[in-house]
Amino acid sequence: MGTTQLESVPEPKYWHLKTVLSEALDSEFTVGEILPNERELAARFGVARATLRQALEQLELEGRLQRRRGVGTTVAPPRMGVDVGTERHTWPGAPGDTWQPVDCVVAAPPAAVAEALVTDRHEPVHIVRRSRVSHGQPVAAELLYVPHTTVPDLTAIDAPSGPARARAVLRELQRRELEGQDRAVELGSARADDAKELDRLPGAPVLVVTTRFFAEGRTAALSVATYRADTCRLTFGASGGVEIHHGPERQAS
Amino acid sequence: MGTTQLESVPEPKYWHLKTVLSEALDSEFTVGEILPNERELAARFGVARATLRQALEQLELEGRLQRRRGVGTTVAPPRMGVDVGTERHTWPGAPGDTWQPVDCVVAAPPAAVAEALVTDRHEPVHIVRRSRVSHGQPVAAELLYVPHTTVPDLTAIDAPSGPARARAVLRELQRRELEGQDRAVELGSARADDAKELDRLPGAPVLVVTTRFFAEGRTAALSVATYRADTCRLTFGASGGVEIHHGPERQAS
DNA sequence: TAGTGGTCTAGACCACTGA
DNA sequence: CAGTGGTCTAGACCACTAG
Repeated sequence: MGTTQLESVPEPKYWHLKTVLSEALDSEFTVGEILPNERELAARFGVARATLRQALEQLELEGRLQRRRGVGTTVAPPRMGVDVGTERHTWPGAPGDTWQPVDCVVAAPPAAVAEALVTDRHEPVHIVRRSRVSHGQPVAAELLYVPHTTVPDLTAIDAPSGPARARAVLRELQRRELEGQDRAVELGSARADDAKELDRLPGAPVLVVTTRFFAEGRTAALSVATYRADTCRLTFGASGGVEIHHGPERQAS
Repeated sequence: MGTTQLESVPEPKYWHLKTVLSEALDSEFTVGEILPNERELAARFGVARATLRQALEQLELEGRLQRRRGVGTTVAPPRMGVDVGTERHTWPGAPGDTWQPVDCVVAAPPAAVAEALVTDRHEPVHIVRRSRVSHGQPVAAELLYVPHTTVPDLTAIDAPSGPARARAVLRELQRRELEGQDRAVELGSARADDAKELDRLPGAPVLVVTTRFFAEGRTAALSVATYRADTCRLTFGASGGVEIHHGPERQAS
């Protein structure tokens, strides 16, 4: 038989669809432009809406699209580079820090955090909430855990809560000598509170950056920062002092 | 009316489902254990299979579950820490490098790579393929782009392709003086070839680590490494020389 | 060959946005 | 209010794995 073996492994429709859409985005659309709605696109490509959505989800995951309920689907600008450089071995809150203190409470940390801090479970710690804004939009939310062995409970001294209290804890941190730090990056999904702060739906993919700060031979603080995975590219500053030419900056729609 | 406002913002079923399953995983299952199949789980929770799958997808994204077609859904071990330390400013292929050379060809790089290399488009470069194995399973696939301005075309000299040729290019790299490097991490989805090497389906979430190597005032090489996002936690070695106590290692099922 | 997860359909209703 | 994306259903068939 002269049957040429085309598509011996037929790719899924949504995968092919994603490729077609991706090429269309490159050639026929500009950043910020709004796409036809999902029902129309599905009809145009002759697939069910669920199948089309599978393709759109992938493209959103890759930072090519941005979807907002009640509004529509728009072409996303290139991901912005967000510096999480390892060169600056400084405490959170040091001069030049790009984080904004939001709040601070004293509470028992999650089990995983307690383990990393070596602190006994149920032992309350400072929990400082901070947020980070870049190019005019929120990109990350952070929870900073500081055990009382590092910074004693100052509930009675300072403001009961809010940014002022957060700043007070950060100020105390600066007085310790930082001996080193430790970073890890992994994929996660946004908890409800983080999602709200990041202007995303719960479960949205995020890059979780966990930083351990060491002082006095112990883990003196633990930072868990969640970055929007769709809009952010985490950059680790150039090592070696070479000056780098960066690509075009993110531009407004 | 004495109506207490419960669930003023009712959470989606799949979200609640994910929470329930997550807790069940913590308390009633052990690593490697196989879950009931999707149809049964859906029936047990009284939801459609698609809804259940939405919850499972989230849990898989978070590295809690592992699903394999034809086999079933199993409880995943904790993510393994994979070192991508920034301290070692060395060329790829230097002693201690954990990557395995797989292949090497000479071809025109993708547009995005050509831009980063400043090389003219259509200008062929060495493309070295390498893979990385940790704890007995593949965790990452890498494409290393080396322009001919860094390492001249040695097609005529060495083996036509294969690991030997890859090693030859890496050897040549060592002879240059490395001036610095530059890293970025972002979320991506596995291309078909990478997916195959990582034993995942195309489109699986991956962490893309892009490294630029600088020498002679230029970008002398570019590495694009894709790590399995479900099983890997990228770690950046401790800064400051503090010795760290790590958690329990990944264990076989 | 039986059983699993992966893909796909054609609907329905809901939550949210902006005019 | 109309229109958008988000959730959910109850099916169907396919691709793969292992006994």
